[in-house]
Amino acid sequence: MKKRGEIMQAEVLAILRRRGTPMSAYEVLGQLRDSHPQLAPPTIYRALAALTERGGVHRLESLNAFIACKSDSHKDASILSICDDCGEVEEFVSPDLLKALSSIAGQSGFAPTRHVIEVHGQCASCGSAQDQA
Amino acid sequence: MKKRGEIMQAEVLAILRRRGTPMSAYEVLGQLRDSHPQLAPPTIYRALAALTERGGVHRLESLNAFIACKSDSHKDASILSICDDCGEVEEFVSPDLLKALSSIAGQSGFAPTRHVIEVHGQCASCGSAQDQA
DNA sequence: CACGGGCTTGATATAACATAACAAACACAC
DNA sequence: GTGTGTTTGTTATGTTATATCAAGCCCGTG
Ligand SMILES: [Zn+2]
Ligand SMILES: [Zn+2]
Ligand SMILES: [Zn+2]
Ligand SMILES: [Zn+2]
Repeated sequence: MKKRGEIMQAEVLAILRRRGTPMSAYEVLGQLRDSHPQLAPPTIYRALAALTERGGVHRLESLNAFIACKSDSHKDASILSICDDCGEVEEFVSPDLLKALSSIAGQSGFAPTRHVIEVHGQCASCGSAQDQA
Repeated sequence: MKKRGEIMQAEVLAILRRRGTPMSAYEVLGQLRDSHPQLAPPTIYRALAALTERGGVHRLESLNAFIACKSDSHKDASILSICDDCGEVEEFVSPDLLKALSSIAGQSGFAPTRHVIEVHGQCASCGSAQDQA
């Protein structure tokens, strides 16, 4: 088979890209039910897992949510800044920081395989909006 | 009032410390039901929230689990390494890395308030155990 | 082409994680 | 001791995620 799954992944990715900000799996599911009323959670989770593995989508561990990659397929783990006011997410890549992090964790012989780096706070536009208030 | 909540927090902390590895809120609940059979989820979540805020407990965002702080109340966010084989967690503090991270995220005016840094992989002892296999 | 083994996908059900909302208990001021 | 605000307990429900099995497809064999 295989075809059906790829179509689903493409649809999920399109929805996440249209949105731009984080979506829960169930929000994606809600969107897709317009066109596929029978859709069940495992289908979405499978599509998200495949996309996440491949790098087209990132999972925000601290939000239990997903977002389309903004920089179109990088190799390294990304650094995600998350505005707690408006939900905007920015993505950064820093091999240096990743190396520093691996070396800290590696002090005691730990072998890293996956890095989760998420920074919560307030984005520039929410910050300036607040200044005016 | 206030008293009962503090007792609950102390019991939760004691359970987490005894275990040493990550526990879900419901695992803690299960333990506590031995002595307090009526206990409901919100009680545990309140105790965990208070402990987390105060720094005695850290939440592992990528596991939806909690662990007692190993280094007894530091101010900065910690770096947590998580062995995906045995569940062992180590905790590191690195103001330098935090500063680097804040400066990366701050490039576009973002103001960080909370850092989530979790590294998954294999700990030293699981790594050497695998070598022998 | 019919069949069967091995895989991918779909559907049902349920498990795991978390919080909203309200009721009861308590503390403290008066 | 009564009123008032706060903390805790309880019930119910909402949200996130996965186990499990059934159905469909692919493809090689005869
Ligand atoms: Zn990316
Ligand atoms: Zn914002
Ligand atoms: Zn700590
Ligand atoms: Zn290990």
